Amino acid sequence: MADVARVAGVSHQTVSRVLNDHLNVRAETRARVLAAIDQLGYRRNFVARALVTRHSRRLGVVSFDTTLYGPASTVYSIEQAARAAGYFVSIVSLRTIDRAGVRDALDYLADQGVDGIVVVAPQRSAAQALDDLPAGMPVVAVEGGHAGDVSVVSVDQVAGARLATEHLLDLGHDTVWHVSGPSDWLEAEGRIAGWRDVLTAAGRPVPEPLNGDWSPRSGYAAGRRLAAMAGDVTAVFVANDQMALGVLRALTEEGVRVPEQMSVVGFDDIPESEFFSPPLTTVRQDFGAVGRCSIEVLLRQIEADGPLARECLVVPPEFVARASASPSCRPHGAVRN
Amino acid sequence: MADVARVAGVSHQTVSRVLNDHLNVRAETRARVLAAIDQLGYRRNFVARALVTRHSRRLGVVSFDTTLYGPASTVYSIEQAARAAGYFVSIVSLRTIDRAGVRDALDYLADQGVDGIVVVAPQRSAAQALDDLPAGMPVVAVEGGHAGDVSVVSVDQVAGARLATEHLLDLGHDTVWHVSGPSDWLEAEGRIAGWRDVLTAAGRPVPEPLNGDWSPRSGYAAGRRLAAMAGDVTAVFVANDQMALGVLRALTEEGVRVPEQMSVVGFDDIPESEFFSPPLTTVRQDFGAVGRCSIEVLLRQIEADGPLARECLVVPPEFVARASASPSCRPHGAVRN
DNA sequence: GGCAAGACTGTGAACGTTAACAATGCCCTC
DNA sequence: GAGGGCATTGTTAACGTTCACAGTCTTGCC
Repeated sequence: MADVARVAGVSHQTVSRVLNDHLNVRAETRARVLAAIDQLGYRRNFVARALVTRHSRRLGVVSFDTTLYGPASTVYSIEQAARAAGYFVSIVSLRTIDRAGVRDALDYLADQGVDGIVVVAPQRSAAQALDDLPAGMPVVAVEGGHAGDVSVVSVDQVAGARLATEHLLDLGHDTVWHVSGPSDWLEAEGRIAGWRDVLTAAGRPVPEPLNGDWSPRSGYAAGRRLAAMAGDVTAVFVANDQMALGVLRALTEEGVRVPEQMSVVGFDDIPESEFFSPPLTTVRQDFGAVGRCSIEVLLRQIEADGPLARECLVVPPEFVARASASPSCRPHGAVRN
Repeated sequence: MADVARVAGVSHQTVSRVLNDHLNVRAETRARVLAAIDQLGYRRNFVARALVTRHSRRLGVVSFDTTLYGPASTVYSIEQAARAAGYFVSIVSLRTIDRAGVRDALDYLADQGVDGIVVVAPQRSAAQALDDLPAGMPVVAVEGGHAGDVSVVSVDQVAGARLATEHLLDLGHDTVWHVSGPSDWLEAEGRIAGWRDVLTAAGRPVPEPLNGDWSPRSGYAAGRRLAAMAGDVTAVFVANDQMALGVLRALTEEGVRVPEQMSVVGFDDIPESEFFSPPLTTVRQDFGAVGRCSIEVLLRQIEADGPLARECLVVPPEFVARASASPSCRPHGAVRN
């Protein structure tokens, strides 16, 4: 910068002013400075800038297993939205989720000087870690439950599960079974709640959920158990599309036809779902909207530069009807008599 | 830091020495400093540190559509390896890939002061952008072709395609059709090359590849065309698992049984593949190894602090036999007579 | 007891930028 | 034509570290 100043015949401060679009720089001076910058190939040093302004224009993202479609999509849209707003994104992907791990990640990022943090915290234990935050650090939780005083952006899991369950009941099924996600996950919990609510409100029996861990393999295991009950079970709501794939596979292997003998509904709408056999009826989550909203909320907090009222944004899910769910083959009410 | 020094009754420099594990600090002094740090909750400022040392301990990653399984897994393992080595990772995900976009991303990251950059550049156009790098910036390309003088880490696509094609020939198929990835992608190109090599070497006819774009939808379109040729076509090598899913779907719809009437082999081994109907025979890419290797190479460059000989690491792929490929239903050579 | 060597600690100046304030020159008004 | 105000520029001091060097204190040896 000193070199630029010398070449342009001005002071370093004037160069700084040109760079920051300050008022009150004569057009001719500005041109001379810009020419010098161009000539010397000067690039301003963000680190020095961050030191004095106390703003790094970088955000942190803490996430869990960004290999999964949901977190990957969320992180992707967060990054896009952040960059569009002129911020960079530093990512910490946690292999295992526990309170200490999340807290460490938050501390690391705070040390690194990020201006704010988005925590993709879909587990109860991760959400708890938000109680002990680095002081004064703007934070937004994604899918993070509604405890504490951290702003939260999330998809309405309960509403999504309702859509799925209601659809199956509307098709004339007597009740709906459920293959759930791991119990520590808030999303799994929300989907169970929505499913249970609808069954209870309709006065239907509520079967014991089959536990899965989001993986196709666990869905496969659940599917085998369901296949053994084919005839008694005519409809299943599976907590995500990957497990639904495993369920479909197990049913196919056991000769249970979908949807004729058993209807299956998933959750997420991953790009593959449309091409399962049969194409999967599911509930779409708008991860793009979640990412964009979380950045909006976070930037508001950063720019306010002081504590702000906590915000809770909820993104509605969308039902996607395909071929894996059809009317019950039995007249309604014929079962369990 | 000045506060800590005051509380501990030493100079700021001694505090710095304690923080950096310098020799020649008396045990008692060190204890006093540590106590003061603890008492004040002092945290060292990475930005100031970066300014004077000229090392941010941050790496940049440029990638394309981190929603796809391959890039997502690669970026994940890069992040893990980097953090294990004490580095943070800033990510730039590109929506569209072109030379200018990659160059801009590299410039942004360089401005931001990263110590090195990993470019996940599976397209020809992205690889070309590596010709005009920010001067003196250590860079490693992942899946980036072997031009220029940038170090490259990649999975051996040609070998993987060979494994797939040879397997199908070994099963007695007369020839193997191919559903390819988008033409700009180096991976797509490598898979075509391996496939073509094996067919040519075996003296088999080389059918025109069907073009896809990695998506299940494009695989579905290709699958319908293949189904129309069932009888003539008995074996297909599909350039990734997602497209293979689309192919399977189309074949199922058209009543073509897999593998009895047509064998299908994919590429990638995504977690879902094992649960397709039928479970997909495929070629596994070890994305974890790719990520780890790329960080190793990059850190070597950074620590050498000067130009280093270019390295080209190749990670071998692994064949995974499942149920979607089986011996030809026709005696070998019975076709095209 | 003096002296050299090594252990330990402190002082001042960087690093490259922005903030705060001061200084200059010009125009306009009275 | 003197003075107030504004536009433009320069000067100095931060920001929070580490580096280079200069001390001071101990220890051991002659």
